[in-house]
Amino acid sequence: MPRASNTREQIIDKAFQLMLQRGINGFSYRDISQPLGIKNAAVHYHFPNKSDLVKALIEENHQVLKRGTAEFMAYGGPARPQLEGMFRFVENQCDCGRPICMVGALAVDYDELGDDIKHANRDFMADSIQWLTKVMETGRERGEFDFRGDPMSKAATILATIQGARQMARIHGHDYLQRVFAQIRADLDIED
Amino acid sequence: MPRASNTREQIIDKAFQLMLQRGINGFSYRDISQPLGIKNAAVHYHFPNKSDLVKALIEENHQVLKRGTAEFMAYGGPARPQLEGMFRFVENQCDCGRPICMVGALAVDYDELGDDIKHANRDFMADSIQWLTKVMETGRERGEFDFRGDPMSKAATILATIQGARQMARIHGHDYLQRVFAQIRADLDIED
DNA sequence: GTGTATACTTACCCATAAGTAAGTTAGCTT
DNA sequence: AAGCTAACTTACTTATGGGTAAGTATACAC
Repeated sequence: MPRASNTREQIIDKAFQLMLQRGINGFSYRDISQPLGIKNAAVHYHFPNKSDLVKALIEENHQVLKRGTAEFMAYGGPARPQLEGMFRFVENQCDCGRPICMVGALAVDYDELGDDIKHANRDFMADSIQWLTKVMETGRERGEFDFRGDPMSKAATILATIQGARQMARIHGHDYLQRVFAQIRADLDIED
Repeated sequence: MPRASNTREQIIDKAFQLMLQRGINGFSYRDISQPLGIKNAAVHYHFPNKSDLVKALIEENHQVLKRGTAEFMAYGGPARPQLEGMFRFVENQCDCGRPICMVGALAVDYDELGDDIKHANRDFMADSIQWLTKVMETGRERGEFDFRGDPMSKAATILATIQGARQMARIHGHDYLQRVFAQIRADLDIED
């Protein structure tokens, strides 16, 4: 076997997609190994147990998010393009066969998760809120957004909205997402 | 065995709770039978397969919702108490050990569901949107609410928000829900 | 008091899932 | 060329989960 194989990455890629399609309990080692043309034990070689895999997936999620959001998450610029960047990112994720986000994928089975996974997940969420709070503050200061309430509550609410909309869109069709984005804009007093 | 046993109801009660705690894939027949002190096969007797059970649970969900929302879902009255009624209902559900709603419980495994389940779920969602749209219309007409955009988009967005907030609250703590409710009120220009 | 339906239990089967131990092969090192 | 190691495969084990077939107990009808 060649020294530098990309099997590990392939496993993560596949598992990542499965995770965001079906949740943590919705896929098996076989669902990963078979399409890759490898054996179950190969997956176990790289990730001894499922908890290791999920930890790697949360890490992967962080990476994907960083890559996909680098430009619009840069602090300092105007707020509007940052918000729109997030909208595009979410839409793109859905189009790439990832209808639910990591938080959602874990939420259903939250009670059974290990503490390290819980922490990683919680941290990720806290990061998101912090970033969006900043965007809300900037938007208000610059006069780009007009909204009521404090920026953090507004940020937390918008994140919840997007979170929920992703799930609803799965049931009610893709344009549910568009409709919700439009309403979020309206609530911020931005014309479409 | 006595003619009129309530085993069937007990099964539904237990399964309902498990479903809204862990999602459709997150519990087994054993999780139902054992705490009730009956055998797996007894569950199969009442619900031959899991699909039958889930269908019954969706029905149950409809009933619970109808019972729990009867007064505030009555059309015709002022909008504000109807909205608040929904908030209380959601909070109450969470407090009763049902951290996720039916839509969320099914969303993760949505692709694997049978068509009848999908339809039941979609119908339920459509009903909710329709009701909340009416509330939004009423609220605007009566001058109770002040919001931008059309009532249906606003309704769809609020439902998504609540949906997402329930999940987030599980990770970030119960007061996340309160915070989001407060923001929804603010977005409708109602004082807390 | 003999059927018959209801509401189960006992005792299975089969598929799948996570996980493991031991063997195998390719390439790198020395 | 010999040996080591990374990256697997083969061949299991154990547990669980959905599901079924056949038997059993109870109540009611007649």
